[in-house]
Amino acid sequence: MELRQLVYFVEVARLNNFTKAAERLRIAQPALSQQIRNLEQELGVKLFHRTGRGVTLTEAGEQFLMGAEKTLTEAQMAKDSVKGLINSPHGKIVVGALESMVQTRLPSLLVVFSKKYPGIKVFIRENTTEPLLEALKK
Amino acid sequence: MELRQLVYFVEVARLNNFTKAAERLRIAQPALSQQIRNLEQELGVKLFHRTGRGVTLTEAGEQFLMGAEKTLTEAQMAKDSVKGLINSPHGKIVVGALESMVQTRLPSLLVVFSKKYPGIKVFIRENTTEPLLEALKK
DNA sequence: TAAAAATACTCCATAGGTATTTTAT
DNA sequence: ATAAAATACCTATGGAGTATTTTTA
Repeated sequence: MELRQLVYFVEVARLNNFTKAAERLRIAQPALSQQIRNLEQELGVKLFHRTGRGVTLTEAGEQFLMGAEKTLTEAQMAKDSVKGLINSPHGKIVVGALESMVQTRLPSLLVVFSKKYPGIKVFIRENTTEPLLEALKK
Repeated sequence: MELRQLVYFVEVARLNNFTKAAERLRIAQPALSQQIRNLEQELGVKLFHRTGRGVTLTEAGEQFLMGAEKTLTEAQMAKDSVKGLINSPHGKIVVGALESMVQTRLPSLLVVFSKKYPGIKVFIRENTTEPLLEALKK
């Protein structure tokens, strides 16, 4: 069983017609028939009633359709989850700051920043000037 | 992206080693490398750090692993859902019965039956002897 | 230097195409 | 009679194999 077969199956189930589904999928009708046949063989059930004028889902087909759609959704989400990592900045930064800053301007800045970059975790290191400069050098 | 590639990916992620994963998958190591490479290309990210002594998941790899496993689980469930239909009896039956039976022995019998055959829906038609016999003939 | 992944190539299984026949309305 | 699926056969993409080289701990 492959995702390609699930895509094919869902399209046929949607249109109730191999010929039209094959068109939309940009493949030849016999190629589509073949793939559905392979899928039916692997599952051990008929997924469609062949009625001469199109097709209709069997009971097993109805059942499988739900699972097939869910699987495709999961696959798409898995893909998107890594794409998301590429395009949006992410990681962690440590902000060294004096106590005065931490108590005054910093909080509101961090709120704005966190909204703009939800993928970035911000840590605050509060200290005096000298230790902060040392830490920065390291 | 195909389910086969997800299976391969999950196995490599589990063993952190292409060679051992290829063995378990019963394919050659270069074939496995090729498939992972194709997958990485399609996703647009590296899934593994190649460290000379095995491999480790990248951040994107960690992210994708969760989605891949969920997708495979969904696919398996979709398969099982139709297999279930084959082996376990299912459908609906209508039981014609006299009022006396409905009030006495039938309820407890139905409880037992429903537990044994959860896939079968039972309907009761309560009536007198003659109409029930007529309905049965039809 | 040794274990492991990448490369280079070859081969073959199978996805997909074309032409035609069969089927059911 | 006709739209639609199945069948038969062919082609070609790409998955998988073998041999070898490259990499890095």
